[in-house]
Amino acid sequence: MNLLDDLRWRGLLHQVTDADLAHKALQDQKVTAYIGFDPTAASLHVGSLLQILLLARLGRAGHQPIAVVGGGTGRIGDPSGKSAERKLLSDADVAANVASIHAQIGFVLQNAGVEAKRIDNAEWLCSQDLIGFLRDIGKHFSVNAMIARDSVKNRLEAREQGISYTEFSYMLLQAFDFVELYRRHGCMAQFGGSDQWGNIVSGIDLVERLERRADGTLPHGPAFGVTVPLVTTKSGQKFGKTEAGAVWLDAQLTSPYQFYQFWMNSDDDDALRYLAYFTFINQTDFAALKAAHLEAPHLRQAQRQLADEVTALVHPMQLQSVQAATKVLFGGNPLDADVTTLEVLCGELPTAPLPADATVEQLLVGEGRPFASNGEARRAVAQNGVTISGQKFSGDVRAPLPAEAWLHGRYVLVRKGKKDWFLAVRA
RNA sequence: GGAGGGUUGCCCGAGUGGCCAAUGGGAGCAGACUGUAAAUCUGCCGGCGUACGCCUACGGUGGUUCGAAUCCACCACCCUCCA
Repeated sequence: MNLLDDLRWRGLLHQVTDADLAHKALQDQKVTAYIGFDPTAASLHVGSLLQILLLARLGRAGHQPIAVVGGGTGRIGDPSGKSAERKLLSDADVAANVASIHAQIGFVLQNAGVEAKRIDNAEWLCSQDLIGFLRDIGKHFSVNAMIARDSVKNRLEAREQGISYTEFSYMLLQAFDFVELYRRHGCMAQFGGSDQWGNIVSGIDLVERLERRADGTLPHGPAFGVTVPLVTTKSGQKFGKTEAGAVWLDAQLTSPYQFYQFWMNSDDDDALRYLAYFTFINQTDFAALKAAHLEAPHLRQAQRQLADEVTALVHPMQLQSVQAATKVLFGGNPLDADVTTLEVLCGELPTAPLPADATVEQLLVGEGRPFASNGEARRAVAQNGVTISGQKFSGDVRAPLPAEAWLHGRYVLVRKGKKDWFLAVRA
């Protein structure tokens, strides 16, 4: 199946600069295409996974993907989709972020069985000379057109938030990236999120202006661009946010267990959409799973497969232990858990040490524990919302913890409400 | 520089001398239903105490008063209009 058609049935096709051209190129030749990533943090979050998977889809379809991490543009700041001027990151921070994001993208792609080129645009941007850039590149940009761009217009119209010359220049840099990639790697396509449309179009224009030869041909053929939609939840919320904040790809920031649970907790409708967005499931299997899911939604087959597949891409080493933990917590009686499983849970759940003679209050309340204050804990107990090692707790929180709460003499498993877990380990 | 309006709990927003830990909505938490879903319904939702209660809070600092989120003065910040 043509990549474009594949994206279409998944709901991943937002806009294409020239659908016929793109379809034909992706059909007839090995297309080199790139996607840019901003090094604004040391880790990407689940939202960026869509872009990483797009690279993987390109690779799997036999094309050559390039992941460009913007070590150069990251020092400037992309105004697209931003309502306010951004604080500049230090060069050292940008460089560190580039390195870790490169590694992160490489790891996920490797798990998807795809080899992508990884490039930092600092390679050519940071050595540009100002006069040359203004003469050769700047001359091709009309300020009249630039200020009409949404990303710039929004900022000009917002009285409180202007836009600095620095960010205003951003689109020139990204357009120039496309030209450099075209020249150096024969890269003829740029993919990206829908907010990148303006930047992508600028890049294609610049390739046309700089690379079109006297005989009217282009060395690597005409360039094109494809954008994917912004992912939202069913209720229109921003995707990838939980009460606890963003869901990161870095295991230090979002534990593999939390990561798995994030997908497990998807709304029924969302789970199906995300399955198409974030996995490589084919159309036939998707249709079958969808039918099964609609037939018996309580089995959560769609959520489970989604969580399994995405976790396999991002945290393949931890997948098994996370599945085991999930099975213990949501499958059967935690009392049956053996020591090995509890040790696994220890690595996946929030934990805190607890002395052997502790009271229930000491178990439940404090930094890193289920409740922030004694009153809160008492309230939850009164509402029948606290389970300690499989037993609903209803006594006095100031009393000492009963001996039978200690699993294997070492662990106390606390459940707050339906799905918030906590594990205390004997100090 | 002048005139006026505002600043309330996580957020929005009522409240103009005692009945105010402060109406209401949202968020959050728990419970019921169910399926680790959504919707709905119920309860909780500053801290400490099992409860009567105590403490801390309505931008800041002082003051008036038996008593202030509410009145007065000064300060800070925000907004609108006029120059």
